[in-house]
Amino acid sequence: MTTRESIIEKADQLIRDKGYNAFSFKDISNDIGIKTASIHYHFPTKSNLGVATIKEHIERVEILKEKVANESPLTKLQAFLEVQAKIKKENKVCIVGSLATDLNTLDDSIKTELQQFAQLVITWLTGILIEGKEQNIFDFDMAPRTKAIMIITNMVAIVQLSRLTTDDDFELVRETILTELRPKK
Amino acid sequence: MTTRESIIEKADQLIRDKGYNAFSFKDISNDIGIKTASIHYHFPTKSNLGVATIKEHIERVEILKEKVANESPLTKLQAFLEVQAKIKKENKVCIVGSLATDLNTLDDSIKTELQQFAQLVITWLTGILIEGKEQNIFDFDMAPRTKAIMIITNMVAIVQLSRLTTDDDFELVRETILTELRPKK
DNA sequence: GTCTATATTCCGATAGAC
DNA sequence: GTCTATCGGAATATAGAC
Repeated sequence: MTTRESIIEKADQLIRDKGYNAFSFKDISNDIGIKTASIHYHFPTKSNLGVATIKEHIERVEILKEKVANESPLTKLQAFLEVQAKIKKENKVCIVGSLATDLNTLDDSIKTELQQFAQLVITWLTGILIEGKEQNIFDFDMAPRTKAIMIITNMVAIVQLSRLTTDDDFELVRETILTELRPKK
Repeated sequence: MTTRESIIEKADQLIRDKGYNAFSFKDISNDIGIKTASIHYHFPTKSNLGVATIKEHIERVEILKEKVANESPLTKLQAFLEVQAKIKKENKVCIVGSLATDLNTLDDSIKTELQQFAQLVITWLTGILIEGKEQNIFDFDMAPRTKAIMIITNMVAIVQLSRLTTDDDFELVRETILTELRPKK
């Protein structure tokens, strides 16, 4: 992994662990053994690093989409939910939730990139739901995009809320989402 | 309104607008015309102010609970949803979401208070749902607390996510929640 | 590319006058 | 209760040596 990649990875972890305004170049410096001035060589400003971190998420989703492209809608949905499960396992939150709560402190460049990431995820899940309904694997009444929004909001917030209740609430929500989509006999 | 109350109100707005780690005593100082040293007289530390802000939310929910105690479950639910609608109108986020994403940077005193607030809200909504189901005003299959978690996560995250998509998505989610609870004929 | 050194600004917090 | 003044520390960012 290049230094640049290490910086992005650490920034991502810090943003989703503590929040954008609570992490510093010094945190990254301590963790990966490089001085803060060297981080500025790769990313002149903190905003540059923020944008690069979101771009990394976009790329990862694109790769995951590609990877499951030929699988069943249920497998695709499970792959989607598994991303959040991994986040929960690390007791972090997703990048959308973390940055959305700090949105009014962020540069426009970060806002724009984050909007594109959110759009990508919504569109992907909407497609999965449409495909699943056509194949009678999923059953739901509302518009596919609406259902996608309902599921995404469940997942974005449960990683946050279960920090305050119990970790078990994450699995409760994941199972409920799957149960609700299952066709009634 | 006392100075102490003004400080709490402004802190609440700042936390839900920009996030806990992005607001400073100077922000409050500028907004309400009092020096930062004077804020420290009322709240020795930032954590003290954070705890007081959450306590204010707890009190407000208790008052709202009392106010609608004799209304129908549907009215109670609408009162609950209206709180979030007001948050959305101001383009802010709820205190639970805002502080949950910053949780690993907060003092234990704030964490504990926030946990109690989250518990209060979950318990309140669960009670509303139980009452509504008994009266055949609401229909849902899962456990009442689970349904409450599903609704709360929808609301907590849509005020965040609709900052990135469109404000209309808030009403979409609110209407969907109500539609889904309506008994099928 | 990475370093040392430093500029600049802002933060939470405290001492002490009024 | 509110003020002025200040401390100690941490943040982002830059200049310039290697």
